[in-house]
Amino acid sequence: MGKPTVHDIARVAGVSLATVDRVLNARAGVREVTVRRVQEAVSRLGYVRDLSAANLARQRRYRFAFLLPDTPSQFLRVLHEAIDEAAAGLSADRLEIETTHVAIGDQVALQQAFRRIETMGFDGVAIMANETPMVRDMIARLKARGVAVVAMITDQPQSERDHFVGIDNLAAGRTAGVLMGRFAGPGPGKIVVAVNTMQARDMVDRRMGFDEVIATRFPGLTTLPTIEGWDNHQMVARVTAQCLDNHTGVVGIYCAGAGLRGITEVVRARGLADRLTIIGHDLTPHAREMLTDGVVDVIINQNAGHIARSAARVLKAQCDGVEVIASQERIRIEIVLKENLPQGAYREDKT
Amino acid sequence: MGKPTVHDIARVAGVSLATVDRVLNARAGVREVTVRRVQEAVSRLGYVRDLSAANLARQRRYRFAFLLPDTPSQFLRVLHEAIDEAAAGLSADRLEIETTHVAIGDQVALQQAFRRIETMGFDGVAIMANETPMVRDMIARLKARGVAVVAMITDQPQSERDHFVGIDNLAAGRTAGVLMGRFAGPGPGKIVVAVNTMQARDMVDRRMGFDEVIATRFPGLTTLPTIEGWDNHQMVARVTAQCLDNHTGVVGIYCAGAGLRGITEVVRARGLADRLTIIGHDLTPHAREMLTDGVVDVIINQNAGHIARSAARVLKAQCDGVEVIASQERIRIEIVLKENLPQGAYREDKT
DNA sequence: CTGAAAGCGCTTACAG
DNA sequence: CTGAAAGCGCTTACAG
Repeated sequence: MGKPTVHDIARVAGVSLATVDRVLNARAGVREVTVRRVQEAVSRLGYVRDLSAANLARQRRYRFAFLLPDTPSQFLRVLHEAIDEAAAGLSADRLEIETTHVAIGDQVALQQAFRRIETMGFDGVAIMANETPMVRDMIARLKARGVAVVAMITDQPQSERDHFVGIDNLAAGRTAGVLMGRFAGPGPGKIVVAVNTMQARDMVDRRMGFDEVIATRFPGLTTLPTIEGWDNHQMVARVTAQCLDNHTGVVGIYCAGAGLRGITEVVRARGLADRLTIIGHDLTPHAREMLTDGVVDVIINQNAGHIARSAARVLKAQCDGVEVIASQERIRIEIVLKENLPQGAYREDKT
Repeated sequence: MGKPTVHDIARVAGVSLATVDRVLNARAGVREVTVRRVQEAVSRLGYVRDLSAANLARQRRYRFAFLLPDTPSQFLRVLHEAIDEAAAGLSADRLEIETTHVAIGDQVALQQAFRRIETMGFDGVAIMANETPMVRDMIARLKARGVAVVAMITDQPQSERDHFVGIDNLAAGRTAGVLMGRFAGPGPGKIVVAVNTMQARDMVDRRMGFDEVIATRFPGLTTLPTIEGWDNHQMVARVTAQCLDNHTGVVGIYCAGAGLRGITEVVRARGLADRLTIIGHDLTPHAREMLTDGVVDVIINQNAGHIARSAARVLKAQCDGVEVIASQERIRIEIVLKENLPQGAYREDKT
């Protein structure tokens, strides 16, 4: 009556449970005829196996490592929390997630972290790191050992990673460009652009997308040379201040990387919040506050919760040898204004 | 060594498995002392029960009914597909979802559908319907029988529904207002506003939010009296055309309900796509196309996939007596431009 | 190449 | 009020 089980298959095919299991799991050592008999029963009865019962029986656990840079940015804190939250939610599915922070740019430490993952026998790894030959090699080693690998936030396009969980930064830059053009008016005017470092592909992509749109669609606006902030608020604040001193007619600031705090400080101190259009990335607590206060006009966001859960789901699917539903795993480029700011989405105090 | 199981609890508490189970599931008929002994063992060992093993043992299935209007809009087709997709993904968790379409506005048919759900013994129901006293009563009946109930897309605030899965339409209207104000320029200019019917609360909320922002922040713009389109493209097209004939200086159109197709037809026929800012709701295939072609400037979207999955998750949590993670179940007001249009997110052909 | 039996972590009649 | 035993759907040694 109910859904067919292995017992039904065994009965119909006239074999034992063990044999059914062998065929179902494509294990060797079954005669061709027997395999066929079982497969026929399977398709005749429309059998579909119960993965969670299977996982229970084999005591399957999925051990995933998440490798993050130790950037002291709020976004990384938000991401880390999102990963912990995802881990808590998925522990019922026997997923175990361990998060490791590695000093940014420290290739030796990063390589050690990879080695550790390799020896500890993790089933999957999610990596957020800049592209380097070392990272590429380590990914290749992991893949050779059958470990599932996804790149997170920053893609590793040259590597053998199974999947990329993150946004298209060129498109994100274009999106910022259109909104800047529309919000800051037709001009004439100058736009300040700040990034962490032009050595990161994400930043280069965002800047390219942004410039392309401004140049082709908003001829009244010009973008100034890139400010590099190196994840340092004070440095960003200082250079932004200089930039505002040196240029008249600035109408907007695009903060493509971390360091938004430095920019908002300068803008507030000079009382320019109403006159400038400010667009930043990533919905951190500080960004939320600035949006609410009307200092920042737009935040382009990559949803940390979605990224964490998607990475975990994709790794699990890879381990199970199952296809992911692509449309469900696509990370969107979210546009956040004060008006559509998700209420309390950053942190739910559980009290 | 590994995680503690019921066997460990039984051993430590010095009772049988059956008794452990009784205490764990808060069933009656256990002496106070025994209960305490078991509970102590539980907290001492840090036991946390394996829900999927429990569900396997009790052969638990979750049967949910989704009740949708039979509006012939593309959005409803998208939603229905999203529900089917969610159902497929969740069948591994023993969720079974049945979707029923009911003729919109037909209170008798709707009541029959409710009655059927009641007698068929569903575990949960997700409802998308206009607020009426009948709906409120039927929800109360279902709740009295212990059925989990969520309102979807359209809230039923006066009812006993457990949860609302959808967006804040007032905020959505405000979001549309800000974007219209920024995109259509400071004015002077007039804005056409179209809805399905002002009898639906969603539409009233969107219109209110929109007007509020335009009135207070963009004094150069004025909104024209509402056009009602009754989910009918031709009617929308006709009335929009009239409206454009009667008014000079129209700079934008806000389509708060279905019928975007009627508007885009008129706008294209008159070659006004470049001159007008057009903002609509819901990322249907047609909306995607218009966004890509540059006819529509902004789509405010409520993600059908998120809504379907969230509704299912919330219903399941309700059945399990488990808290949901609020931040994870909040449906966002998505802003979609041509630039951040998710690639192929609407439909993945599996070929 | 194949099968009988025990077990994964939990629940459910049935006895007592 | 409590326990021994069987079972959910699947997998895993161990025999043969």
